This record gives sequence, C-alpha cells and structure tokens, in this order.
Amino acid sequence: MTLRLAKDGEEVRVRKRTRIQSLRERTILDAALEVFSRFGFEGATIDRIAAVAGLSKANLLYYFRRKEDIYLGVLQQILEMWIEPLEAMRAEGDPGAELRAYIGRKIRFSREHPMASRFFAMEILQGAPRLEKVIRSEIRAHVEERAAVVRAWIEKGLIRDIDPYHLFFVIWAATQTYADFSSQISAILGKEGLSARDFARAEETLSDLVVRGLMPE
Amino acid sequence: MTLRLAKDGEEVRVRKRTRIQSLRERTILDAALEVFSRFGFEGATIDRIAAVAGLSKANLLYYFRRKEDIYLGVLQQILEMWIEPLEAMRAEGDPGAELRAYIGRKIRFSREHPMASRFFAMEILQGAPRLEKVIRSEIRAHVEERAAVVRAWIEKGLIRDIDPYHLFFVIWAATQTYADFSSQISAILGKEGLSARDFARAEETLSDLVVRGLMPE
Amino acid sequence: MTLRLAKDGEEVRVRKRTRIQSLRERTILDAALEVFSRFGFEGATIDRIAAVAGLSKANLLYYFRRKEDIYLGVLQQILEMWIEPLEAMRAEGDPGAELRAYIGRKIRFSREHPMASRFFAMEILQGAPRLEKVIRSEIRAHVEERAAVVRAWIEKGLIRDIDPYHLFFVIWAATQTYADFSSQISAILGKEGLSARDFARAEETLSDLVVRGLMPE
Amino acid sequence: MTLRLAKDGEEVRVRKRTRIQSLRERTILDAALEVFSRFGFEGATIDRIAAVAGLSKANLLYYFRRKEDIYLGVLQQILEMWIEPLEAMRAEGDPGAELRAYIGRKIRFSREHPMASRFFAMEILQGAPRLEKVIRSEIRAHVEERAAVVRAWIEKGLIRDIDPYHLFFVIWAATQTYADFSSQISAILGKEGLSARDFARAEETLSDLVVRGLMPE
DNA sequence: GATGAATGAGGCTTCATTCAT
DNA sequence: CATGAATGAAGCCTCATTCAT
Repeated sequence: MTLRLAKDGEEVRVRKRTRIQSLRERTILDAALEVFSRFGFEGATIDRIAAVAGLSKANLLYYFRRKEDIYLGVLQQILEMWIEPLEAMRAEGDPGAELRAYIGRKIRFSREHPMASRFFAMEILQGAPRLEKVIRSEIRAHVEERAAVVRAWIEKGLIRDIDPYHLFFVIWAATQTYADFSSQISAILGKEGLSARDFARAEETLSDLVVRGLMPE
Repeated sequence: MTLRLAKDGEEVRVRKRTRIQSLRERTILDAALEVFSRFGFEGATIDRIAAVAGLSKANLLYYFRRKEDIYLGVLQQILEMWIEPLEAMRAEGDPGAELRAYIGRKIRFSREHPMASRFFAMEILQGAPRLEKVIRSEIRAHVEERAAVVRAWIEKGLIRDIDPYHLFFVIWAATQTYADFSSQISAILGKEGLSARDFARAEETLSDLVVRGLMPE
Repeated sequence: MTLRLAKDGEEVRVRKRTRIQSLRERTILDAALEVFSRFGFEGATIDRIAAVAGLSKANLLYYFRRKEDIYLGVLQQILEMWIEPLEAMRAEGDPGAELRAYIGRKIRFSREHPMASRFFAMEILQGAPRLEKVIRSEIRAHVEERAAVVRAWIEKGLIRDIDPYHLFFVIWAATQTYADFSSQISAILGKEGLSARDFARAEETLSDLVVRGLMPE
Repeated sequence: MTLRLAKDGEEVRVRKRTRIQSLRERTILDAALEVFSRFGFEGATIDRIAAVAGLSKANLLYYFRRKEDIYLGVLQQILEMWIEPLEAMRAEGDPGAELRAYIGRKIRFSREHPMASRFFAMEILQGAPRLEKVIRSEIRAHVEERAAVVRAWIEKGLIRDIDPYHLFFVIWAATQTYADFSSQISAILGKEGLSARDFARAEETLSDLVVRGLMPE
C-alpha cells in the first residue's frame, strides 16, 4: 500500500532514488524524524537535521532540495506505518480478541516508534495541512472498511451498539497518548520514562475497558 | 489555585498579573493563544500576534518583553483551565455519575476551548520543557488526590479494579482528541468541522465505554 | 502623470511613505539605480545597494521588504522620466524645430541620466517583464498621440511621408545609445568618457539627419 | 579575422577551438547564447545552460571549466558576427547604395540573430568589461577604416559633411534596436513580435532617413 | 503608553566549482 | 567522456529584540 502525498499536483520531489548512495536518504529521513518530531516543522532547522545525519547542510540539500521535501519524505513513511495496524482487524475473528490485538499493535507502535507518533500528531495538531487530502480520501476509505467490520459484529449481536468511528477515535487517542504525551504521563507517574511494564499496564487497562465496555448486556 | 511556571531559576517573567489585569494583556494573550495554537512556538511570530491583537509589534512588546513571556502567559492560564475539571470529582458521589460528569466537563472543554487544548498538547508533545516541573509537583499532587478517589471506589467494590492513573490517561486522551486531532477526525467523518452532535456522540460513546467497562462483574 | 507598475494585481509594496524619514527612500532608490543600472537585477545585491546607500542591509530591508520592491521603485520613477520628453512635441509647431527640440531633450536625458537610461534599457533587453503591461497600455497611448502629430505634419505636406512609429524608434535608439552604449562609443572614439562636446555633436548629427531626411522633395 | 578576448593578462580560456570544433561545443555555445541573452551573466545558471544543451551540468563543465569561459566563448563568436557587416562597405561604391546595403545587413542581423544582438548589448550596457580592450584596439581600427571611406565620400562631395563616427553610432543604434528593444517595439506596435514586414519598414525608414539626410544640398 | 527605526543573528536556498570514479 | 557527490560561499529574507523619541 502506498499513499501519495501530493503537493499541488506535483510529485514529492525526492531527488534520485537510484544508486547505492540513496542509503543517504534513509539516514536523512531518520535524522529528520528525530528533529521534526522534537521541534516541529518550523522549529526544526536543516542545519540540525544535517548534524544529526552527519552530513553537511549543503550535502543534505543535494538529496532533498527543500525542507518541505524532507518533511514530506518522513510523513510519507509514517503514514504507511500509521495505517498498517488497522488492516489486520477481521470480521471473522472474535471481537474481543480482534480488538485486543488491534490495541496491542497500536500500543506497540507507540512504544517502538514514539517519534513517528509525535511527528504525526504534530502534523495533525497544526490542522493536517499536508495530510488533509490523503485523510479525506485513502485513509477515510480504510477506516470505513474497518467500521464495516465493527458494524457486522454489532449486527451479529457480538458487541453492544456503538458508533464505530468514535470507538476508533478513542482507541487511537488512548494508545497514541503513550507516545505523544509520554512526557506528561511519565511526569505524573513520577518516572523518567515509560517502561515496558507501563506499556503493558496501559494496554491491559485500555483493552479491558474497551472489551468489557462493549459486551452486550 | 495558582500554578507557578518557573523558568530555570528565574522569576516568572510575566509582567504584572494584578487582580485587575490590563485589558490589553487579555487581548494579547487571546491573540497569542490563537497564533501559538496554530503555528507552534517557533512558527508563531510576534508580528502576527500583534496583528491579531490589533496592536503594533512595538506596542505588544511593551506589555511582554519577550516572545517567551507571552507564551508563558498563555500557558499559565491554560494550565489552570486544564486542572479545574478534575477538582470536582468527589469520592462521595456515585462513580458512574461522577465519571460521566468528568468526561462531560472534559469534552465541553475540548468543544469550547479547542485552541487552548491544542496549545497545551503542543507543549507536551515537545517534551513539556516549560511544564515538566509543574507537572511533577502540583499537577501530580492534584492527580494523586483524584486517584485516591478512584481507589476508594475500588475498595468499596463500586467499580472494578483498575489502575486509576491509566484510567485518567485514557479519559484525557479520548476527550482531548476531539480538540487536538479534530482536523483528522472531521476529515475522516467527511465533515468540515465537528458539530454539537458529534461532541454529544463522542461523550456518550466514551462515557458508556468507561462506565460499563468499569462495572464490577 | 503617474504610471502604475502593477505586480499581479498587487500594488507596489513600498512600505511607509509617511514621515520625514522617507528621505531614506530617496537615498535607497538613488543607490539602487546606481547598482541595478550597472549589474542588472540579478547581478545587483542588496548588500551592495545598502553599502552605496550607507545603510545596513537589514535597515534597507526595513524600507523595502524585497529586492523586487526596490527595483520596482526605481523603475516607477524612471518610467515617468522616460515619457516626459515626448509630451512636449506639438502639432502646431514647426516640424523641424519640434523634432530638433525633442532630440535635444532626449540627448540631454542621456547625458544627465545615463544610469536611468541604462536601467531602463536593461529591463527592456530582458524582455520588459515588468514593463510590458504598462507599455502596451499607457505608453502606447502616449506614443500614439505623438504619432498623430507626425501624421498631421505629413498631411499638411510639411514633411515627407514616413512611418511615425519607426521614426520614433530611430530617434529613441539613436539618442539613448549615447547613454546605454557609451562605453562602446567612448572606446571607439578613444576617449575615457563622453564630453559635452560629444553630446553636442551627436545631437547635431542626428538632428540634421532626421530633419533633412524628412524634408519634402 | 579572429579577435582575441584577453582576460586580464591570462590566456583566453576558451578550450580548444580547433578547425573542427567539437559538435558539443557548438551545442553548448548555442544554448549559452540563448540563456545568457535572456537572463544576463549573473541570471544565467550553468544548470540552465546544460538543460538547454541537453547535457548534465558536470558534463558541460568538462568542456568549459568556468561559467566565464562559456560566456567568453559566446562573446568571441558574436564579436566576429558583429564586425563583419562593416567590412563590406567600399569607398568605390555609390554612397547611397553602400549605406543602404550596410543598413540592410545590420537589420538582417537583428532579425536573424536577435539573441546575439542582445547578448552583445548587455555586455556593453554593463560597461563592456570584457570587451573594452578589444574595442579600443581591433574594433576601433576597423571602424576607423570605414570612417575613412565616409570621409572620402565627403571629400568627393558625394555626401554632405558629417561626422562619420556619429553616423555609425546612429546606424548601429537604429538597427540594433529592432533586436535589443524588440519587446518594447512590439509592445508599442501592439503586436506579439516583429514580422518580416516590420523589419522591411524599419529598414526603409532608416535608409531613407540616412540617405536623404546625407544628400549634398 | 505608544511607535518608528534599526539591527544582528540565523534560516533557507542557489550555485559555481571540485572531486572521484 | 560522463556523471554522481559534495561543498563553501553567498544571497535573500525573517524575526526577535533594542533604542530613541
């Protein structure tokens, strides 16, 4: 699955893509994720990204001609990672098991890719200027498919009647918060960061809430 | 209740903050909230804030000498708004009613103060550099108080055993998302923005999930 | 007479125009004329203009926010100077005298404002990107008026039949060349620059050629 | 006839220039003429020239090591084209016929090589930094030879007494203007470009003016 | 209080040119 | 021949902040 981030009709202007040296691209995108997720688009500087990537600024600009291109490059990748977990939820499965698994995948994503999650959050927080189109088309379609799965469960009486969309919004928010708001969470928990145990407990709490909360009466 | 935003040992640089807050200060902070919440700290410019406030840049800087001061001024206010809803949750009340009411207050906040919510979210997303201290002290204490309330309910067998902190994290995330991520949500719903009905449905969905999910077996 | 240099509908973005300190504007435009006329738009740097004007670059940019604005400011002025001499040619006058006077005014302009002439020449040489619209409207109308004068003379039998437009083109080229191509001219004359005498002789040569060349047979 | 463009004592840096000029060099110089004449020296980029020439930038730089070299390469060629028409004017011929023929050749040059004309004009407009030396030596000598021809005519009473140099300046200006200032001329004529008819009329107007203007009384 | 002027620092980007293969 | 990589220098422009009135 590849989602295109169009920019006024243009393709994303990544430069080459050929040659072994487009290993550089990876390095750059990784560095960019680190910097963008921490400082936001405006707060990030090309200089800083270059420094993290271990390249000269001019060299970095040889691969991506504009800051925006780097940003879009990162966004593209994350977008795909964001949608993936949703795909696996199947109508044939047991609702409880399927939902627990989905929540598990989302929590794992927060634990393993917190920067990606924050990057994505920042983009949306600012009004999703570069994502809106994709969300309204591809992503919306993906979500609708999964909403249909939930509706099927409801019709079969496997779960209580609930708005599938808002169910997703709750799950997204409650899982992503462990990446996006981890600084607040760990501060409140009085820790320096979130441990595997914290994530496990988060997963358990949310899963229980959702699965029990959905049990038909 | 007044929470102090310390800044690395310095005094809080917010200028006066007497009881009768200068009308201008209010105007400025409102404008600043609008601009910061949309563009982030780095993306916001004093010029833009001044324009929204209807002042000249120089005049604005007469009231707040540094960009950071404006930001802290806004943050200060929001911080208080953020904590308030939590206060009202009382141990004596019925858990279901209390939680529904709390969720209601949080959702209302998202509906009525989306910019404030986003401002706050952005700050935390960036690692809460200016908030960490306050969170680790005052806020944490506040939360602990309410966690005690939840624990009391659990002990009385009124609700199922659950980690109170994670319960809060879920509620915060799931309510705030309707402000912070509203661009994504409305895009997925195929709308141009969220209506009162959307918020009502969000509140209902979340409340049901939480309250039913917490019912003792 | 004021000719507007529109820029995609926008007004020319000169900043203030108020206050005594818009004396700075004059200083800047003078400096800009000097630099642009020598190096062209691309070759000129804001730094250099600022240096000539005796201002810091940042200060200069306080008055004109973009290089283009400075350029347009200069162009605006020159445009008016360029048209002026044409105005005075009157149908009632004696053709010979009128033409000699016009040529005289044009030669004087080349002598007194060589930089303005070269600036104008450069703009047109590059395809008149910023002037085309004005030329096709206002300037064209001005020229047409004077062409009518020439036609009147022809009809009265005062001068030989000639295309008035091409007559103007010849006069413009032949007078402006003493400013625009002065480096070539003085090099060929083996001098270091053109003297008043050179200009006088140029004027005489051209005037004689034109006036005699137009005498009815 | 070959005119050398010296560059501050250095050797001319144009690369080979053997009889069989590399096909590539021609391609490059043609592209360079196109780009330089449109954007000026500073405004032109090697990338753009390479693109027009259908080469990679690096490859282009293999043929000409510096931007300046490309420029000089173009200038060299144009210089020769510029002088040529002058050569043919002969003392033995009839002045009227000779002058008409010369004007015809110059007008034809403007029509057939407008970019070359503009390139040349730009160089001179900027003070002819790279041409001055050549002009003061070779070109000046060439012109002096032809001035002698004119003087011979004057002495024989075939034409009126006139300054031969200024006569040339007028002819050059008035013919080249149809290339250099064509954007202005066509704008004033309300056309999109100059047609063969326009050039014919230009030639006729100028020739008549000059020839009649020179007739002895 | 209010504001016009001024500026240093820094950010993005372009570009000629060099280097290695 | 050809070209992908790399880079230093410079140019335009933004912006927070200071200063003087």
